[in-house]
Amino acid sequence: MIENDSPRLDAVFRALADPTRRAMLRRLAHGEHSIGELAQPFAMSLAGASKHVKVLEAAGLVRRTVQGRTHRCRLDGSRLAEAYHWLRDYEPFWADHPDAREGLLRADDAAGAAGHRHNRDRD
Amino acid sequence: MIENDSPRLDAVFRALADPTRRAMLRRLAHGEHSIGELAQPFAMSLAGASKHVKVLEAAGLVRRTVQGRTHRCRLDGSRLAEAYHWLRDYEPFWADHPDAREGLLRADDAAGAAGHRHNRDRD
DNA sequence: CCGACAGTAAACCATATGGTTTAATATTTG
DNA sequence: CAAATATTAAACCATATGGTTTACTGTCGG
Repeated sequence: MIENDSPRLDAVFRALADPTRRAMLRRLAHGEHSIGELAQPFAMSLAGASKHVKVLEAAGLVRRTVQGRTHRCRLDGSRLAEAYHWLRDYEPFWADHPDAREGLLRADDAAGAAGHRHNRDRD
Repeated sequence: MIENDSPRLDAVFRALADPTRRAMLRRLAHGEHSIGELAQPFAMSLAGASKHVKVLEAAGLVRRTVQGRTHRCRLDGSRLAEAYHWLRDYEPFWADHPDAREGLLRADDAAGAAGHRHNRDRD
């Protein structure tokens, strides 16, 4: 159950709010990469890139294993899933179903109202 | 086609990275609200809440119509959809399909490789 | 017209963020 | 061992962020 007031969501969305970090994630979707490899495409010092990776890691989006002097980073999708699921509850607000808004996201007000479509757990 | 290097995505994710703003969005999912109504649940000055709404508005998540002295805010889902679609490309990284990672998000490297499942437009 | 009300603007403050440069720490290699 | 490599740490800087308080603007009700 994803709380709306969740430091985890804070960290994930904050981490995603930077184009450099999104590009790094995208790169990591192709496979593991070292810090230097991640830094290479950007006009940025290695230290700067290292800080970006640390933000991604702190948000739980990237995990790192140290192999000798290089750090291999890989994407961890679970936190992305939480963000995705949080957003999914708003789907009626962009989908073709203008009436589907009706009563959506009300699972918490009327907590007992089971059987609702879309009554997922997150918030 | 959602670019990875997109100021819009920056603004949306940044706007979502705050629990107060997420709670406001949630509230707006139940219907339109004035600034004062949005501010009320929080231990925060009206001016503070007003600034949060402005951030949401700047990100395109909220639209406002002035009615006399009150401002009625309503949720606009289209920008949320962009964030959602951006995240969706990473679905293989949290879904049960550990092998579905293979070749995913490669639509751009091999631009001509059509027929790929999951070869959506965003980036 | 006058006061209450809804909201913004502006100035201010503390802290966070994104970036740099210059060390410092490990590790690999000659 | 010494030099090169990969990365972090630390100090620093400019700007952004989240919040306040104190005006100020505009509208509604008498």
